[in-house]
Amino acid sequence: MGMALPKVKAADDITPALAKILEAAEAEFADKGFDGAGMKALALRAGVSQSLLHYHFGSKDQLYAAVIRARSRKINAERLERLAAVDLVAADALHQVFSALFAPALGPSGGGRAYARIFAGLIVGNEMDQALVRECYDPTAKIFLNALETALGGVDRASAAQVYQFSLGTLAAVIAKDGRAERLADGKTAQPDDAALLDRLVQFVVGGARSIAAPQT
Amino acid sequence: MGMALPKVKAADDITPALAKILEAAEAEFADKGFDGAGMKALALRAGVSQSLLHYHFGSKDQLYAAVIRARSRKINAERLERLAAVDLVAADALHQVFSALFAPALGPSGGGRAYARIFAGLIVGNEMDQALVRECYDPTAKIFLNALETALGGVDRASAAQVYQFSLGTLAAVIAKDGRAERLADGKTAQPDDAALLDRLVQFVVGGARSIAAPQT
DNA sequence: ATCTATTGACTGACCGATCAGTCAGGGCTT
DNA sequence: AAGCCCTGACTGATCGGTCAGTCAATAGAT
Repeated sequence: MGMALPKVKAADDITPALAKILEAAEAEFADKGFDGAGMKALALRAGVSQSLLHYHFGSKDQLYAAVIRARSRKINAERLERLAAVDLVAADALHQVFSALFAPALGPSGGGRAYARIFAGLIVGNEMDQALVRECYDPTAKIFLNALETALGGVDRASAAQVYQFSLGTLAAVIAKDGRAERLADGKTAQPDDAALLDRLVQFVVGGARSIAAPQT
Repeated sequence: MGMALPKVKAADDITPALAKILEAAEAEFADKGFDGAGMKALALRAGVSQSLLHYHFGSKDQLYAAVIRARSRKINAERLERLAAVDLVAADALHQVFSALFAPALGPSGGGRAYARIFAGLIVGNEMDQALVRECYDPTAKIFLNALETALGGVDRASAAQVYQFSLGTLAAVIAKDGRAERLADGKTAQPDDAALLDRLVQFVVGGARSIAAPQT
């Protein structure tokens, strides 16, 4: 009767134990950072032995890379799915493109903190994080860059890339959620819920992007 | 005769040894982060014994705090000096305010990397960094927030604080200097020198700030 | 002026704890 | 019996921090 369960050993298929490790590792790395996280504490969190981590992933570096890759796959998939639904000739095309770029990183899933962590690594020039960004995020970034060029209407690619860079920095500040804005505003909060905050964020970067694309002397 | 050299022992006067330690510590923390930096490596870098670090600063935490405080004093002084020279009723008041805010953090002094490091700590929610930001950067931030409210023309304080938060995130992306924008643009670089890059950054956040202050439906 | 006492800057040796990583072997399924 | 998952016990290295003690300079007393 043929092969009912081919048992394909896909590159990214995950046993329950592997998933539990990756989940715990993402939380641990997000909490303490790469250097601050400990393999022992991480194993305890996952409910497995420390040796199992090395058995499956070989080293701390490789485990970290696996965490980033898993998270980036989810974020990129959602980003591209949203981008595909954008009408690039609509009046609010720019808003839609940025929404597609930002929303998946702000989602209720714990992904935001892990995303913030690698972004922070980028800011401080961490080589490992830079290599992972090149591998995991650059391809999708280039696709968004194309959409950005179109939505901005014929701006040169270097400027579009700069706008992209600026926008991601703004996103990082929002992900922080450190309550500083509320503190500086003496307790007054500008945006109660996350959806409204996302709108504000998009509004800001759209304004910034347009001022780059069409500079008034 | 008389006192030729009063030898005032000011609160923050620093002996050559202390200055050497702080300098080496800032470089080490900027390179490796708080957890990644080692007291031994740090002492070697400063050319002193590891014990001396503990003798002067007590602990790694306190040394880190001393580094952040020293850097923030320089940055805040330059920021306030530039802000004082801004004409808040001029047409380009907003540009000037943001320039005063950004330029000191992008200066040729190595301060940018140390500044980026604490900003990264903010993004990932590090408690020690958050406390230091509250202590060292919030007072100056409030002053800039007042200037921002004026220059933006009657926007509510919560929104101004949000604009401030967004803008600092954009600054962080620029400080990164990771070459990603150039990479995504296939090697084409948008801004050759730092001054032009600062202009672009200011242009972006001014555009964003205005779109928040005066939203078009 | 000279001896003594005290202090501050500084170091080498050392501490327990923790680090990432290794390895031989025990189940458990096929 | 063969192969994969998984673990406990372990290693050398490194971690931040402590401690006794050296050395030079200053202060006070005679």
